[in-house]
Amino acid sequence: MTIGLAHAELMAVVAAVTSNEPRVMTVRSGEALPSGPFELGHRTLQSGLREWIQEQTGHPIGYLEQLYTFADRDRNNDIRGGRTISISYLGLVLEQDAPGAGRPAWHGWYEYLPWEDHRQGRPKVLDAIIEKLRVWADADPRRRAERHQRADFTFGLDHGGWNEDLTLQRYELLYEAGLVAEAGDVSDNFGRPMFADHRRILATGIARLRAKIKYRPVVFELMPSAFTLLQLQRTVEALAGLCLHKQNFRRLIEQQELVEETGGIASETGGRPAKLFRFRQTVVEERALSGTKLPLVRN
Amino acid sequence: MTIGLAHAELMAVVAAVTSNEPRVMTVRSGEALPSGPFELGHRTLQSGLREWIQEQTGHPIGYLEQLYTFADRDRNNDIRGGRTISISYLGLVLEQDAPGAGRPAWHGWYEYLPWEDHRQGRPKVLDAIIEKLRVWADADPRRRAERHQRADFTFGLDHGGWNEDLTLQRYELLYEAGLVAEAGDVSDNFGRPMFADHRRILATGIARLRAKIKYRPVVFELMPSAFTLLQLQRTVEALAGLCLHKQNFRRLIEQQELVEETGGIASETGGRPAKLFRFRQTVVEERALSGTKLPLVRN
DNA sequence: TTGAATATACTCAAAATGAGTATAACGGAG
DNA sequence: CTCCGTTATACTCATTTTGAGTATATTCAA
Repeated sequence: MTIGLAHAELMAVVAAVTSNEPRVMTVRSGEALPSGPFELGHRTLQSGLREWIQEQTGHPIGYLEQLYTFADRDRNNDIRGGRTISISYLGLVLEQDAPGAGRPAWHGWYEYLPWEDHRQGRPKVLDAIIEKLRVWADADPRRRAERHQRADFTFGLDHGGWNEDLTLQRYELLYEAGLVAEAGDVSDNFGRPMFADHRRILATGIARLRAKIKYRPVVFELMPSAFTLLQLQRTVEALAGLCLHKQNFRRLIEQQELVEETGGIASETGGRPAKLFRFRQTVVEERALSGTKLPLVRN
Repeated sequence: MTIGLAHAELMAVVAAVTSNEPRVMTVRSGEALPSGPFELGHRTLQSGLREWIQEQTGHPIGYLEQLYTFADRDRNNDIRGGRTISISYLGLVLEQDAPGAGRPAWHGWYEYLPWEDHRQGRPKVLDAIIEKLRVWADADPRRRAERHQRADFTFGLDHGGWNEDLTLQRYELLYEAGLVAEAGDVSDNFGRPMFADHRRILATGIARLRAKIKYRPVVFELMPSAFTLLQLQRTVEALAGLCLHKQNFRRLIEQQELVEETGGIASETGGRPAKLFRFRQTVVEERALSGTKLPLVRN
């Protein structure tokens, strides 16, 4: 019984947006996220993961950021001697034709979390979910009020309305309420399940990405080199699971000077041709962080 | 040579603000952050760390959030068989009198990163730093422009001015430029060094906290149960290393309904007595995330 | 009684946001 | 060719949110 020894595993939520649909890279026919052991040969966690994904899927990863590290005991019932530590990452790529064997399978992420897509209005599945959550809340007289409040908040039933950033909180609530298959022996469940806690990690990645697009120009990692403003908007909408106000969206993008015209024009828009834009690389460094929300005093 | 086996280590940046000075909990007379192995007996990473800190310092930790996981090979020149994975956390506490042995030593965090405190205006040490950075930038003719631009940006010499959130980027730049003792054999160095990469982790924690206070009500974890608005402001200022506009600060706090009056009054203010406030616990759940920055469309 | 020091209330212009209206430019149906 | 559906793009306008002050109120202590 060695103290402090553990198995280290790397795992990735690799996202792309193709035809306005957000997708995640999976293995085992959509049942698991790509993962693999952290090996001695790896220089860093990041480079280890890069190699791994590259080898497993043939896809080069552009953007890669650490998500979270898990090691709950009840999570991994480890048959081997030590514990397993899972270090998860969020990667952003342009989905391409898989070279060679074409191993990576891309699945729309709303297949796993169907209640998260509000682009066509409130999804119908929410009615059933709310229904079950009510039953669950009422089942414990002691915690009834608290449970109702939590359900109302995370699923946007109170004043605040739907908050797209609460993806993880929603999944965790469903898990606790026994409404997802991963929670064990449940009769009712929503969305396609995944292996172990992979769906939870997917939810973590989505939540992180939804929050991040608001203050960092990461969407561009998912865009081709030239794009129209509507394409950009559709991509953001796909990620956020919401519809945006077109005129205000372009105002926002333009005033922040995130893009510049390429000079080209896209004519296959179905209407008036649109100007093509490219991301202004310079802002990555300069606008690294959004403006402060603190009431500063100038000296 | 077992594949995927590693030593797991837990490490914490535990912060408190006492007499308007942000402090960090240290061991080894201020040279290291508290840390310890992740043991088989621990249920989760968090609970493992909680036990560990509690035992090592006698301090109970309220708020604890994961920071980052490191495992660079060149970072830990590991003498033992495997690699070491360091999982770091950020903790927030009210500094109290240490019970018993009083092991924890608190050190002001600007002792380690003196260029980060702009509350008394621009710190003088910055002049010397900029000077050395210029020399470093010029030393490589090929990367000169890029280095200058990076230095100007992270240290606020260009249009954008000082950005308090770039704490980690600044430390990393100084490290690369060989201006901190941890970078090896350097002649010039700034701030008090720490063991291994602990100062880098401290910078990571500060950066995270500075960013977080802007969109999540975490400051209250550092406040006593009742406080005046100025005390709250001074705490935020201590963390951000900046001075804030008093009237606008209270407007911000009040309009967000983060606090409510206790009814009490603090008379030892040195001037007109101030009303005491308490944090409104309800907002933790309800205002879990800030308002969206996306131009939504209502359906 | 007068300051020094802080608390708290208000003002006011500038900027950012939410929600539209108006007009332009394409392709295809008739 | 003309009208229509569809998308692009330019502007408008009221409301909110900021940034930066001014004005007043209370306290203690010299």
